[in-house]
Amino acid sequence: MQKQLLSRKEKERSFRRNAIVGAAVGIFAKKGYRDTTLDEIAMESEFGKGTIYNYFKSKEDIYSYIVDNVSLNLYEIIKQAEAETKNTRDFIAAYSRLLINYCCENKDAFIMFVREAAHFTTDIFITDRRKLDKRHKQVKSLLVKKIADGLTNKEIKNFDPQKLATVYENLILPYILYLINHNKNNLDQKKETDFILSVFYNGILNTNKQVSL
Amino acid sequence: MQKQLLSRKEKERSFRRNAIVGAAVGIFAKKGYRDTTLDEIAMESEFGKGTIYNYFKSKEDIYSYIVDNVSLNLYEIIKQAEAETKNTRDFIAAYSRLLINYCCENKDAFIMFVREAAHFTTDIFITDRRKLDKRHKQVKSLLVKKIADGLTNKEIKNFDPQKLATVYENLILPYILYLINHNKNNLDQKKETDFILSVFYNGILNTNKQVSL
DNA sequence: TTTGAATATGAATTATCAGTCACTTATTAA
DNA sequence: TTAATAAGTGACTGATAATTCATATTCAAA
Repeated sequence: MQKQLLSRKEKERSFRRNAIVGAAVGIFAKKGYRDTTLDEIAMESEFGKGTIYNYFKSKEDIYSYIVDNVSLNLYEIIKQAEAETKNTRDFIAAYSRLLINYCCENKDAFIMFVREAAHFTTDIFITDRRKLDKRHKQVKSLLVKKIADGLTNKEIKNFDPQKLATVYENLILPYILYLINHNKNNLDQKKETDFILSVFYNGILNTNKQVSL
Repeated sequence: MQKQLLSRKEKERSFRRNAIVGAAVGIFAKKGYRDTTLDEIAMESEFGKGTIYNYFKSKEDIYSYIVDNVSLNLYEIIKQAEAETKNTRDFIAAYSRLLINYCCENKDAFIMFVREAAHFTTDIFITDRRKLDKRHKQVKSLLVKKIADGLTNKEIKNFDPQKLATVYENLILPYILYLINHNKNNLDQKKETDFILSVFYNGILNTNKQVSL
């Protein structure tokens, strides 16, 4: 029974921790780290301010926990896309689909992550940058590798894979952000995935009826 | 002589104002609004803290002034691109070129603008959002109009112009940001413009030697 | 010179919040 | 039932930083 008891306690503890995170993520996403106060998180999560400190050691700790979690999920997503596909084209399609799906399911956390990623090159360190950077490097290098593969077997035009990876990331992530911000509720994930892939693969020029310029 | 005197004074005043802005823009770009202190701006600009308040009514006022200025410049840039070109393809090329050039010349201010733009849909209002939003709408609608034109005369594939405009903005701005952050000094603007346009126009798939998938 | 208007200045004021802790309340094992 | 332990709480504390303002300085005109 000792085991059971501890287990239930732990579940409750974890439940409360999640409640705090759930309240925090919405406020952080809306207002950013600095403009979010612990009083707001306490208010929203319906705990006393002191209680929050029984679950997290600081405001920064809550923030880092969320961003770090997204970063881990994104790594798992690209690994999954790699596992389920053979060629580059399918890989990018699968990755895009999984990414859009995940981000739509975790809007606020994703917004926090993107904002944090925007600081990648500044001097602000809210979260542990080494951990984040390391994980982002893993994601990026897998993306580069798959694009380089596609280049080798002539799937893809002869561009620098590093640059293409950057363009892809800069194309898909802000577009997802835009979608999240503008289509609050009704979002056709498949249609959006197809659209963005079509642009990335084939561009926007009408090659069928090229007008004389 | 009265006229001359006032004029010189005004020039000096404007000169000092610019000195403050010049100091502030670097710090804001590096650390963001909340993490930049007035003491830092005073230190960097070599004015006393009180003096700053003779030129701007608040910290927020300095920040807004800079962001608003970029927003105005971007509007002028797209108007210029429209004026110098006839068809959509040339327009996008000219706009991209002017944009990359401007952003490279005004790195810190551009970084501030992008960060502020990322808040377009949040509740934080550092600058006067109505003014910024209005100007961004003007830029966006001109972009949409030009893309719609290209669609009409079959230059461009049959996609929703609104979406294409969004994709274009989300493609070019983060890429410029990436370039600024990674190529501190030596940046081949022409090469980068060509690259990003090539991807946007033609996509990444190798249509010559399509591999069987 | 003198003078007063404009400008500069940083110490003092004020506001805001993250984090603490003395106390209250809930839980549980005997 | 009770006593000991765990968990919750929000008024308080200390630090930080925006803004003010009384005083000092500069400068042009008389």
